[in-house]
Amino acid sequence: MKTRRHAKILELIKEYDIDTQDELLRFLRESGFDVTQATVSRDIKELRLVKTLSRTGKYKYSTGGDTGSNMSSKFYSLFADSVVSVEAAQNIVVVKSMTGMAQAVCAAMDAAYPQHFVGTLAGEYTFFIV
Amino acid sequence: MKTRRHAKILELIKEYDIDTQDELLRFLRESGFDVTQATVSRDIKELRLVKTLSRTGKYKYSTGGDTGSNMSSKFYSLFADSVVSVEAAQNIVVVKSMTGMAQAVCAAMDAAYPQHFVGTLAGEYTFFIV
DNA sequence: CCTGAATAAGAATTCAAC
DNA sequence: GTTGAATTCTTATTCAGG
Repeated sequence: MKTRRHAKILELIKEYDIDTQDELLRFLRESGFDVTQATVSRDIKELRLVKTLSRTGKYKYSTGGDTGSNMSSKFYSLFADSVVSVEAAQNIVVVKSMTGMAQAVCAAMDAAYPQHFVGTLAGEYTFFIV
Repeated sequence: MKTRRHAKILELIKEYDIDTQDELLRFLRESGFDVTQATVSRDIKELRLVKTLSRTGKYKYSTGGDTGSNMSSKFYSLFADSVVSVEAAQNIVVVKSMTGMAQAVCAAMDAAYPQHFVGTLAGEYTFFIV
């Protein structure tokens, strides 16, 4: 259950500006995780989350380090440089990258086109790694 | 005076493992900055410091920039929790994730199994996103 | 503005229990 | 190994005052 909760926490702090453990706790409970603040505190420690300042000057839990936009631009240029071709047929998108770049491309797609990469399609997603 | 104090704080947290504002306060006083915890709290906010985990598993104040190990653990637990199935046939590996998790899974695979994900196969890599 | 004193608010840990 | 209840510890803020 713990891993599942951890995943949910990461989801939640990504989606909302959560500035206290109690607030996170409330969201977790809405999601069916019936735990207490003590557990949330431990989860935060294990996930190495930090309380930073959001752009509005409010505190907010987030994953450490990168501000995202930083990452995003970094990978964006990587993406542009390492993709060989992009093709679409029906509901399938095929992205070919240069050797050794697949991992970076994957992250780049997330950074550059999150809505296409994961957000807008229905059903399961499948990765084929050939 | 505030600027000097800020500079000193950055120096101190770089040099020592400081895990509470009170401890930082003590160091500051030794350095001739006679302030209180309230001020330290404000300084930390202005400097955007965060309380992270040091390598020893203790909390520690530090400047934001973490590198990857953070990402890695973040995605690792996500991976563990959002993958529905993993199958292998011939030279094809199929990873199915829960809806909305594909992006995270992708990064998790990089974090957890970089060698399988990108490093060991020859030729081009192809992502199919269905 | 910047700060301290006091307080409220928040978070980590202890102690048991499972 | 994981958790909750209660506690202690820590930190943010309020409310003056400089």
